[in-house]
Amino acid sequence: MFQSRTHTCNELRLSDVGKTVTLVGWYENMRKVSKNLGFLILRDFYGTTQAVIETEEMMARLSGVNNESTLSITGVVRERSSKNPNLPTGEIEVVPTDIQVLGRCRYNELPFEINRSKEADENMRLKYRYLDLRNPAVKDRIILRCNVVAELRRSMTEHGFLEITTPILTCSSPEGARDYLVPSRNHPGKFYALPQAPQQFKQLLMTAGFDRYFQIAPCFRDEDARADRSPGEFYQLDMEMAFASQEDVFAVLEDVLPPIFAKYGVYKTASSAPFKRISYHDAMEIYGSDKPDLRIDLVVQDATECMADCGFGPFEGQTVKAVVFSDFKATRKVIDKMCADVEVQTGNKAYWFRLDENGELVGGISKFLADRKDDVIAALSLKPGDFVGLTAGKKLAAQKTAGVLRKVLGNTVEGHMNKECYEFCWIVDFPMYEIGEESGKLEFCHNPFSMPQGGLKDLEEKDPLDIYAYQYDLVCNGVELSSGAVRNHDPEIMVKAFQLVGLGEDDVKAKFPAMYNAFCYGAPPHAGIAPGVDRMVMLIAGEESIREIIPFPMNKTAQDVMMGAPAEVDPQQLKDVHIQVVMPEKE
RNA sequence: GGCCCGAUGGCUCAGUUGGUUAGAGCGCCGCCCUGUCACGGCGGAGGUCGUGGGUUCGAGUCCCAUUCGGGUCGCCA
Repeated sequence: MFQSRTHTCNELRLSDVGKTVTLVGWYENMRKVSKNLGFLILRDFYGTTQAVIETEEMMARLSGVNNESTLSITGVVRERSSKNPNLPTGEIEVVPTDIQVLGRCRYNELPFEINRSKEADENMRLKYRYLDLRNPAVKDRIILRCNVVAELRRSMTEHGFLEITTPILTCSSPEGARDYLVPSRNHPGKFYALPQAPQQFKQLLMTAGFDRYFQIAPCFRDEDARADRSPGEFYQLDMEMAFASQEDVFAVLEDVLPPIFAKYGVYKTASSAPFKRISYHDAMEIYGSDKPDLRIDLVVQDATECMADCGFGPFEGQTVKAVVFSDFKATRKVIDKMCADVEVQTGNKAYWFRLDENGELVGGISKFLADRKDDVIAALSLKPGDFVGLTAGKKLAAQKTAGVLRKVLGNTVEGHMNKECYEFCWIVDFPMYEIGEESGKLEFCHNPFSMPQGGLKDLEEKDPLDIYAYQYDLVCNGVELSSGAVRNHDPEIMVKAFQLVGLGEDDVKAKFPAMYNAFCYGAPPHAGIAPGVDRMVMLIAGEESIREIIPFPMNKTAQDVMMGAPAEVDPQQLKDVHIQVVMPEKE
């Protein structure tokens, strides 16, 4: 048996000098300065402590012991003759009287160096995640996540919300993303689905009379990954409030989130309540995005009129959008790089020209504008030294490309972005309906169960394309944290809303039977939202990749290379659940 | 599924117009070093350049195909 530690590796100070202690941890390395003098670094969860090896006997104990083995070191605390002010334990060292190897590391070469694991190949890190996590810089992200989640729980509970868990094995939902299916042993041919979100359950909780619900909820969606989107599974701070309006939901998160972001974030300030509210229409028009980064003080302007018939081919008959950047100081090389970045990110080209210090239009497409110089300057309110980035296409494409250009400009060129803060905003007034690009027919824009603004009356009287939903997004620094909505709790309005897209009461009942039935028994008006926990932690940690803040992430193709998931299973297991595998034909 | 980028010792990368024996840093192994702390010094091992084909007198380098990885678009109510 090994002797329990008396202290952690981040605990001993000058005041402990003279004590006999036992430390346990990982053998990080040894700086060997002679045959019988070496400095051994022992690392545990809490920190590191130096042990000085100065006898032949102790040196012999470590002979053949590889780095990253676990050790127990018993010895006497001594004041260092040369102290290290950069370490909490830098004033002392332990002089061992006994060293035991607790768990031998059998390899003298690791897949990567622990303290440089962040530089290693992604799949290598994931395969050896237990080694990657030994790196304090990696481990600290997970600790940060724990702290944030604990604070969210505490704060939500203080705001009167009850944490209630909802089923993991549930029904496939006909709307939304692809489901993960789970075959049923007792019911041949039938499947459970893992929830894409606890959406229906939380609405049923409201109908059941719970007033304020929340949950750190696992959500499962079989969709492809992105840098900020983990494939397969993720967590939401899911919440719902009965007898509540949009503003009631806003007030809770405006109270809960900023203190946590400011306390744990890489940036120490966060916007305070109330967050800026921007309509979806304005967001697209002014920022070219429904998730604008408000730290950038650039806006998108319309340049369709002043560019009309200028003779530049790509603008012919298109909507043209402009982003004006004052006091522009960047080289041609940087401009070209930015235009290339925009094209990579959007598939659309970006164009540019400048109004130089002498008031001349120069560079880029300026030669096409010679005949209309004054009009352009007036239309875009240009001043000498301004850079103008341009995009063109159908209205939405031009807007979105300009939005990306705005972001690239703000991030690349100094002067129009204050990075060091968290800027929250609400995007509100999403359209209820749109004309589907493929079908050409009226479709729901977002969640069909959002309450339409104006209720039954507007559904009956207004042009459906002019109806907005009580549907909102929470955005922080250009990252969409969440969608939420005031729910449609009135079966009559629900049926009417579905009728407009050509669906009947039967369709509503068939798709969401429990919810529809429940709402027929007296439902409270209710509203909610579900900010993504992973994305919040990512923002707080200042990480670019979502994998950095997940303890055991999957790779881009939704594989766990450490555990080997997904994997084939024993034929008997398939038989038990009445499943036959049909492999796709190879081309 | 489309597009972009990448793959060279254990790790991170360099490798010029196609030209002798493919280099560096870190790590690893050995020796030296009595106060290191990114310890230092000397020496050493370790590479079928992702895979398959092609062009060429000659390919890490050029071409085609393919696999894997990252990013992105589609997708994510």
